[in-house]
Amino acid sequence: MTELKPLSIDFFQQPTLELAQNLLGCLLVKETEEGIASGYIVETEAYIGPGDRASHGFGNRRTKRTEILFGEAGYVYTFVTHTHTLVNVVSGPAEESEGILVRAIEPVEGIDLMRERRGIDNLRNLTNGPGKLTKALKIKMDDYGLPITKPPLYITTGKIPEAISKGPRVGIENSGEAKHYPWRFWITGNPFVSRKG
DNA sequence: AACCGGATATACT
DNA sequence: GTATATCCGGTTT
Repeated sequence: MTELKPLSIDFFQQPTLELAQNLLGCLLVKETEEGIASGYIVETEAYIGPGDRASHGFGNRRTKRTEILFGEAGYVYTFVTHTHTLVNVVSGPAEESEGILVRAIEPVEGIDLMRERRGIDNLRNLTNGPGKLTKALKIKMDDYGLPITKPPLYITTGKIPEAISKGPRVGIENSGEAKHYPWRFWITGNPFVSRKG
């Protein structure tokens, strides 16, 4: 095993659409008292505030909830929808609401812990969706606003994807034109993406 | 394919 | 205060 260090803050300062693709293959790590759980990021989506009706920061709407999106790149934006927590990485410069949703990971470390947290055995179903991976890694609203560059929640280099696919984002039916933007990226053929691509 | 759960935030009155 | 919407997932038809 090579020693893995968190990516530094400047990695997150590249343009959002590039960062969304460059995060594919990186390792997302969550440390807890129960142990470490991690996985390669295999699917992401970009949300670019001002002109993106699917983004919580659409039209530069700045609220308590979205405040972190307007901050500097490299911080964690968590929110809850229905019964699930979703995790984003803030990107773009300060004062601009841009972020990247982590939609799926490929389990690497702490797989038994993930199985326990998810209450299932099937490896393929542990982390192949944005609400699933947060439960497997125990990412919650507690993590809102943390830097993504140091424990307990951070991203390291991982493997280099062989090929990247892209397409429209998922679950944003009510977002006008924005629903067609090809801002979802995934590692081609990876079995842990949330939907086949 | 439908539907419903149940956290959080924001919009409406 | 009440109503409505949501970057979802599991269960039921």
